Amino acid sequence: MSTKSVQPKNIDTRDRILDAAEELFVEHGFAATSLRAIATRADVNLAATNYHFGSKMGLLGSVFHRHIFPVNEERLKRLKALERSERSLTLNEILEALFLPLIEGLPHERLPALMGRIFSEPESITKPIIEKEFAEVAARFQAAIVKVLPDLPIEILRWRFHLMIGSMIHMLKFQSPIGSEYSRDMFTKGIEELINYSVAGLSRGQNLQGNPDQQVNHQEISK
Amino acid sequence: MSTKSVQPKNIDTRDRILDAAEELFVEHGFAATSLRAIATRADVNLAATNYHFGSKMGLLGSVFHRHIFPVNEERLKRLKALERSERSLTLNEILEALFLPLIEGLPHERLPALMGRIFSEPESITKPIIEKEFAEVAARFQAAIVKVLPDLPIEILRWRFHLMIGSMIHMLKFQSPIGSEYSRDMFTKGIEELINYSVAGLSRGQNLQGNPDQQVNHQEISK
DNA sequence: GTCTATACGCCGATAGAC
DNA sequence: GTCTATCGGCGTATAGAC
Repeated sequence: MSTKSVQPKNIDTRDRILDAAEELFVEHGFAATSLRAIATRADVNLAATNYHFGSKMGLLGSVFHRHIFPVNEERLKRLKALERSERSLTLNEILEALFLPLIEGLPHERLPALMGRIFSEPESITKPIIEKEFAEVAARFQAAIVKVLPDLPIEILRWRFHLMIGSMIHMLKFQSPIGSEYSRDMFTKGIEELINYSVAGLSRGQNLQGNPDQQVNHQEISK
Repeated sequence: MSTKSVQPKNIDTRDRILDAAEELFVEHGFAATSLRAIATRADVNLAATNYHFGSKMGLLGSVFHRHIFPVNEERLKRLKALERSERSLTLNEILEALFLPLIEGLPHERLPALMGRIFSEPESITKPIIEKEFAEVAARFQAAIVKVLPDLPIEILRWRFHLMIGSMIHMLKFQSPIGSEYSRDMFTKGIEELINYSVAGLSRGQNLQGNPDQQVNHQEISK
């Protein structure tokens, strides 16, 4: 109780650095953002960033983790709730569990832009972060999607999942289509449209199970 | 005829810089690639890059333009050929005109990765380049797509076009889905899958005209 | 016209004083 | 926990060699 009390000064410094770094990373990207610019905006000494986070990469990891972790928890929670129902799921509800936590359950307002930017960085930067933060989410959702599209060859499904992630990243990066103004409603509409678009793309040529109001598209799978 | 002869030394230097820059930009991104690393790999003096291209941004523009220009010419050529036919086009043939030039007609083998990387850079870098290289292609193809999806509200179509571009960028960036090895065949398969996926996503809920073998998906447009 | 040497003010990181 | 001083490397610009 005595020596373990919180040090408000430290916590303040840490959070000010995280806030400043987040804004600058989103705007200019990781490599083009200097620790000096971050320190100036956060009104802390240059060396403080290195003391608290070890390196610029460590800072990026902390910036990202603080917002994405609760979203990924919510995603898994929703998927597990669906799977507990023991009926066969629809593609639509799986994708809602994946994408709606980006706008529901109070995610930080800067998370979408931050995700869009970080996923766009070179692989050397994204790889360790994505493996740490998304390994479980990606594996579980991909497995759930395989179950509702049992006739789709796995190599086709891999491509389609990949294409869906690309749509998501691009959508998060801009949060409104080119030529339109950003608004909270516009972004919500975009998430809905991302779900619709992904359902159509993933299920093309497949008979969707367990969803009587979704009709079938009988086109051949490829070629 | 006399003084206008080519200077091989100059041309060699310019091209060596372009080749070296291209490889390093793809691997590490724009901001993380130093002019010193480029000059070293190209075996030229540091200042040569500035002499030939004015700045690092100028170099990026030249690197990109030399490969994307012929591809965009081919795209427009194919679209114009389709439009000259004076029948109503299918979404599928429009998207083939847009995406097949990435694998047909001998585009440079490093173009896909280069496109994927450049489109992923922060907006301050991509904006002038995209406006210069893609303004006409984007406008013409979007107009062609509007024509074959006349009942789709324009704000929905904008979102879907945006989502399609995101899929393309992500696909070009990795050229094989996560967990698969790259091969030329794999990439070709990916372009085909991109076309299929985009046709399904763009036309969701719409009656496709002029394409009797494509069936209709009667789901509501959104929600 | 083509290229080189050099210099300026930034950068990320760190060692050590307080 | 914070700060100053300092390191080698960075993008860019330019003066002048050839």
